[in-house]
Amino acid sequence: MPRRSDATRAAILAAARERFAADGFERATIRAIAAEARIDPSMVMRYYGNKEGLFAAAAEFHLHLPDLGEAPPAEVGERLVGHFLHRWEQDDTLVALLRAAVTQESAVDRIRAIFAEQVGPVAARHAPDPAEAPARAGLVATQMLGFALCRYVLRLQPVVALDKAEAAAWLAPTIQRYLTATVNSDASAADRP
Amino acid sequence: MPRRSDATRAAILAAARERFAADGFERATIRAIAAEARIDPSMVMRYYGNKEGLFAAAAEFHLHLPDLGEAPPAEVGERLVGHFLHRWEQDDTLVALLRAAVTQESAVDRIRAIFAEQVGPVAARHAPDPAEAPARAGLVATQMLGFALCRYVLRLQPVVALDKAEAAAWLAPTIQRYLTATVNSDASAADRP
DNA sequence: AGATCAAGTCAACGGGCGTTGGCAAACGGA
DNA sequence: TCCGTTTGCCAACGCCCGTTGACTTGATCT
Repeated sequence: MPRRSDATRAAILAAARERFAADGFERATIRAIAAEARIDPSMVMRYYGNKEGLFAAAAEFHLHLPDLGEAPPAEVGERLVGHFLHRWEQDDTLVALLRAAVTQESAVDRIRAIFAEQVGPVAARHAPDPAEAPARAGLVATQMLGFALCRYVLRLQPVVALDKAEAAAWLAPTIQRYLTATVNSDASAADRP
Repeated sequence: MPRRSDATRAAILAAARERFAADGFERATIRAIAAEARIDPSMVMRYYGNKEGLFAAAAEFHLHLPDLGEAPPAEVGERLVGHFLHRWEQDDTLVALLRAAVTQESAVDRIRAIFAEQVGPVAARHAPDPAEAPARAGLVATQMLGFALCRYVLRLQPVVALDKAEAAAWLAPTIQRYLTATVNSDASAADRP
């Protein structure tokens, strides 16, 4: 059942995501978030309890990974990378999460959960041995989060300069290999046609 | 010429690195750093001016990359990854830098400089076209910083569980490809024997 | 021995923060 | 229309932070 204050709640959440993404957890003040949402700081407390609770609500995030079951096995890396890039250019929640994770344990937990619950199954489906899924999802995380870090947080100029297609072309073989390559074989076999 | 206060200065710097690495820039308080160094907070101000100056001093960092000019071209990725892993397990300055970079522009500048000045030349030496060096150094950054982020900051369990040799085996082909692969050829050609 | 200066201690400041509780207005069911 | 509830605003609290300046101690040199 809708409440009269739903618009306010949404405005707070939107402002919170923006400030958390831009400034990180501690620099993003409740006062600044409230100002951006054009409401009083005390409203934030009323609706979300405290700053931690607000962050938890603002950091709700789903990757919405597509079902890759029917994709050609050789294209899984490419599709996954494309989806990642698209997903976090349209929504700065993940950047907020990344910025906050550096000091906020709850943000770390969230990221952990995202990779375990959302990337893990993809890895389980495409890895030669499903038992390796967590390790493979972890490797995927190192590359995808590293790219996001350099592009959206550190804004390293050469990484920002890449367009989406170039970036995907560089990263796809890496992800493909992390997902599917056999450990004791030629590490790059998976990249081959 | 050595000053009588050199021991104190060094103690402050060591404590600062520890606190910055563990807590990030804003959570690491001058008071906590001073307590760890067993001196008065005002000494920090006397010797380093302000918190920003202390951080700048604590974040002095060199990768000490080995000269890879004589290494077999096919092993450059492997050696580089090995050196990276070794380098930042022995010194938490880079973790401090990474944690602080999320909110501190000066930390971002430092990281930018490290990759431009220290990794760039390596890329210039091994890339097919030296003009691509910045882009290639940037790609190397996405993978190496992403790995450090997941392992030392987020502590993603599967990434922490990898030992150095396993990690190097996974990352080396990626770095090798980012440094040497030709853009419009088979992306994984560089990995081949 | 006394003068000089570096090294270290102490108490306090101003400011910004998260958070609280009281009070006014707007709404909605009876 | 009246009354309870929701929504919003305001002022303030207590806390901790970076930073300051005045003061004491101790080493060094003539």
